[in-house]
Amino acid sequence: MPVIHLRTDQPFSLDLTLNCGQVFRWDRNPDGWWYGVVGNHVIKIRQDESTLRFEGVPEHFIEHYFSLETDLNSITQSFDCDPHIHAAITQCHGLRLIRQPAWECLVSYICATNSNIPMIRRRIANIAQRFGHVLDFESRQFFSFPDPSSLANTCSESLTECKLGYRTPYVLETACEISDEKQWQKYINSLPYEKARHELMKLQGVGPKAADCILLFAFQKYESFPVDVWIRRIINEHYIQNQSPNSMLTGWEYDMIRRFARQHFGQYCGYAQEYLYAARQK
DNA sequence: ATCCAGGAAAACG
DNA sequence: CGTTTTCATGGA
Repeated sequence: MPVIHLRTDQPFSLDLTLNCGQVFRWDRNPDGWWYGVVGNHVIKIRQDESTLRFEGVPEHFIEHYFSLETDLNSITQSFDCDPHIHAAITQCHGLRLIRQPAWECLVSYICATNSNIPMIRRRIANIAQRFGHVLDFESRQFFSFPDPSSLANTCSESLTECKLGYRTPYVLETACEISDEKQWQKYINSLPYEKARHELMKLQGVGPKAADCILLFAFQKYESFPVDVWIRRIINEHYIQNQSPNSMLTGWEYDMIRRFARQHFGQYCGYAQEYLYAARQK
């Protein structure tokens, strides 16, 4: 079985990275093995201290997907600028942002509005099982995530079986809008952050929060700072005290928070966001 | 039952 | 124009 030995200057935590809520298609067995589908590959992987054992894809695929070549120490150091973020960095040592397939990430965050993480996971699993193709692995069946055209050519009724609720027409319309997945990904990738964000928000069901998550998790726009109810709470509690934490998150307040974060944490504020989010349950 | 969850579109004033 | 209401789903 292929193995990657992590260097001492290469911090990485598989559990934190796959558990922090950025991705919805990985499951951890009680024995420590993670199983996930990325593109058309089933990946099996586990970590024992500085050793990664894996199956399903070549080594360079793992290194790219988990951004193992990224100098994480210098990134966390760049925003380690106050006691609260410092505690989060310490608690979540080894957390990395991964490189998700963009189309699947887009659908995931359209499905994420007003939902909790287990529900998002179930919706994405439903879509893959209903519209993807079978991937056999260790005598189990996994499912790839379907192309835009596979969803565009279906009717609203069969998508309804996936329990997306009011998000069904959003996913359907976005699937119709994006005919060529690769070309779309290339186009968004070529744009600077603000322009790419504006472009994503033209899609049905994609607002500021979804756009920022997609740019952060699929396009490595690290200056993106998604603001959800948790991040808003954390920012209000530790950084900006002048909002009433019970009222609705207005567009004005969203912009206010993300601009503060960009200014306070710097060009990797999106990474800082994920550390704040991951440290929230502890 | 009521409230909430990695919100956004539509209706309203 | 900014602000409030509605939307479908399931867990706590």
